[in-house]
Amino acid sequence: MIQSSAKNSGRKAVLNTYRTRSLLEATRKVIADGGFDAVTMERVSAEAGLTKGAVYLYFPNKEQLILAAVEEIFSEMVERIEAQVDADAGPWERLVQTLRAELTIMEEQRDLIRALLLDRRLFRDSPGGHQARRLFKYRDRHEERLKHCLDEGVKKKIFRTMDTSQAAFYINEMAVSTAWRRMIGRSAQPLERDIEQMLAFIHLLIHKRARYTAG
Amino acid sequence: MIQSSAKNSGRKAVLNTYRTRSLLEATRKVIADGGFDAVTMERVSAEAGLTKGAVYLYFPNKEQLILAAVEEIFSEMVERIEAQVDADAGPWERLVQTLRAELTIMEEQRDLIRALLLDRRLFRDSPGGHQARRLFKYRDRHEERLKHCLDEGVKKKIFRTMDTSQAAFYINEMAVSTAWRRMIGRSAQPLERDIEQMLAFIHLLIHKRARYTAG
Amino acid sequence: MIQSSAKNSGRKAVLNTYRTRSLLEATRKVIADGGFDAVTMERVSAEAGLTKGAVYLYFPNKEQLILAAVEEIFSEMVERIEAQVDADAGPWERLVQTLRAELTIMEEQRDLIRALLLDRRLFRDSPGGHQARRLFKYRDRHEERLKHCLDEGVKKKIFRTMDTSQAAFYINEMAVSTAWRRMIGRSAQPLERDIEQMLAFIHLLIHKRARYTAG
Amino acid sequence: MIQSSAKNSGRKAVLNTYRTRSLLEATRKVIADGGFDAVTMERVSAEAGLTKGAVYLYFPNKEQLILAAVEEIFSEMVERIEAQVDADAGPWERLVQTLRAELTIMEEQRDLIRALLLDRRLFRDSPGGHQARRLFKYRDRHEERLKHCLDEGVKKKIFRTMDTSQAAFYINEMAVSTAWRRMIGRSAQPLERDIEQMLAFIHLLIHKRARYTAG
DNA sequence: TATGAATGAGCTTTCATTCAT
DNA sequence: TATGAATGAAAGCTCATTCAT
Repeated sequence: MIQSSAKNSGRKAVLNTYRTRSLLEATRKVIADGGFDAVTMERVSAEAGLTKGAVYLYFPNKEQLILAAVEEIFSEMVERIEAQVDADAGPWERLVQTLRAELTIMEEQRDLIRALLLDRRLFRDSPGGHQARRLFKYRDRHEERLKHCLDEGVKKKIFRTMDTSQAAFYINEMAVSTAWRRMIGRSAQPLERDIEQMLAFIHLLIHKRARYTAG
Repeated sequence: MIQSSAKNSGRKAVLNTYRTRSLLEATRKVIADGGFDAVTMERVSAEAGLTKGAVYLYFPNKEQLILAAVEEIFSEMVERIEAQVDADAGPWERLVQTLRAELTIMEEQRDLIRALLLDRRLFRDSPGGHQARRLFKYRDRHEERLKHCLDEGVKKKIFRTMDTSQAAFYINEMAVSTAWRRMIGRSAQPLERDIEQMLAFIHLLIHKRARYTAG
Repeated sequence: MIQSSAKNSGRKAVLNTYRTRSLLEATRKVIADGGFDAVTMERVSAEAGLTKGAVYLYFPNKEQLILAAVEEIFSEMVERIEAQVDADAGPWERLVQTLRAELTIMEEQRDLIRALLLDRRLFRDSPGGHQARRLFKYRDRHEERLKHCLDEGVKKKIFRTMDTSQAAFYINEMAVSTAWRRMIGRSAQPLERDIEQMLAFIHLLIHKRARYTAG
Repeated sequence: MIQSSAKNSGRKAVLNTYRTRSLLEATRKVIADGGFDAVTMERVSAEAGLTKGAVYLYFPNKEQLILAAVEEIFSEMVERIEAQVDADAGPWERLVQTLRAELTIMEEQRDLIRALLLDRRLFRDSPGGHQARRLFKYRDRHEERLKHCLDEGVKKKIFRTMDTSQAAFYINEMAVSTAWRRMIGRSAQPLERDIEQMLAFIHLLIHKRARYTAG
């Protein structure tokens, strides 16, 4: 009896999770397809196979729906990037792995990322800034990772002395810029070449002497 | 009669120009005030002292109005930047002057630029890409300037050998990133410090040896 | 030329007034027909021969539309009542004329008044109380009139000494109650009889001695 | 088996009653809190510790739920009023006790009564008038009580000769008006003073001669 | 008996665009 | 050239009610 009851609430929880996931997925699809302005309760719900009203059973309003979807995107990205980095590798190698993963993953979800890069209004310093702060968390965590590599490299005298916090910011921005250039159709090269060129610049920026060689 | 007609068309042309300018100015103000979503024909026309309907005499639709306004912003920015660069100075100095001007001018129109950085949908690779292409023109011209400096520096053996086209892109992106970071409230320092730090990084990136010293 | 221009703006003003009136009329009709909950922008606009959107050219929102309509009803009622009172008559006669007018006019717009009596939420002491206050103005003015009669009667020693302010309130409430009873179908008598009976009570309440005789 | 079944249905009946009471209580609370418009199945059921769907096991629809809740309010009020009247007292005293109780009880449930006075749509002469009739029952019973007092007073030659039915109606309306005035914030005095002033008027209205003195 | 997910109809409001004047 | 009234197509959100479990 207890089991069946547990099963029951289990089923419900599962359904709930499924619907929530389903809606987030749908939202992502719509964002990728037409940007944030295309996100209509109508469209999202249709995409998820529900009616408008049903969405409100899972999210209190459109804003929260979008925020949750975007947060999920970021969180997933950060996790996937971290998963591709070999913790035992040296600082420069880890930096390279991180940036390579970042760009590869962005390329994988081209449309979605393009939409996010084209429309950054979610980062607006809204009143209270709750929303923006929630999203910056992921960026901060990512930059922190980069900073760790830099700090270690500096300590090991492989990298120059520098303000590693600033450097991490600029390095990440270079990665984002590289993606951005591709997304808006301003780079005809294969991703790999873009990555190599970017890494060459970053190498110049931080390394003490050695010339950069692909790898 | 002919004279009067000429006069008339002269007057008309003047009036036409005046109205157009007026509308673009108004559009800018509205964008600065509330971003692109705040741009309604109602608000713009009111700000310009006209009525909604009249806007359609000068622009075929909202999209073109916004595009023209943004184009004007960019064109003006590029011109103002160029005006602040001493053509006789050395390549590094010209680079510094350019970037300093870029960031200072952006800071001057903080609200407007924040809106443009938050919402870059105009750069979407629209069908035909007409729109985006019109805007890229200014960016390209600006990057071209940066590239000239770099090329000259390379030729004079002051700068390292490098893909100056790529470098110009990244350097400009670093400037934009610096502005962006300020606009979303992620930098508490005075602009001047942000500029100095950025220049230090760029110096590392391109110079052959000499350590960078502020100036 | 000036004339034609004057005519033009005149025409526009006239049209504006006409539409506004038209919408208020429509709102009244809908209220009379189905109470405040029946007031839908859709229904009102259709009744006025317009589309939903057009209503917003004349009223900023539904609340203001309703408020304006109700205010108009009250203002009109007060005016019409006052128009039916002979300023030269004695205080009791004026009182009688006032109450008779009040009830007759209410009866004339039976459905409308019923809706107002059934749903008095507009008088809710809303935050700020702006709305309620606007409406109480008319009631206050009406009670003031009644009070004047009472004061004069007291002064002339026709009426008893009393708190005339309170009395005015209760007397008006008796009139409203009389109407209310009719509207909810709890009085089968002709209006005239209801009025007479009410007046008899009021006579008892305020007169010094003389028995009341219909008049 | 039979016993257990009996027990079961006993339990069931008890549970049923409990749930019903619970829901009515919840409905009252919600009405008091935000008026009839605040009554949503969601809110009521949550307040009663149930889910939306369950409400339909005890009431066929929202209308009946509200009607039952309001009926209960009225029934309770009438009972409580009657409980506070000394059956052996004289007619005037009983009248005074009745009205005093009425107003005191209304004041006790200020929020609830305000909601009922602001929104009397339940008394609408609905098709068939079933609903209204159910509610009028309580009012009629209350007025009947008042009428009894009046009849007795007339018989004992303490009160004037009058249409006691009408008088009962008006007297009750005066009580309601007094409460109403307080609820919409148009009386700053303590309840006791309002009651005294009202009683003074009623005294004038019905008594043969004696001046009214508080009591 | 009880749940709560889902529906579907309805509501207010906004706005680009058109067009008679 | 200029007006501004009008349209019409959305969009976000709410809620009574139903129904499979």
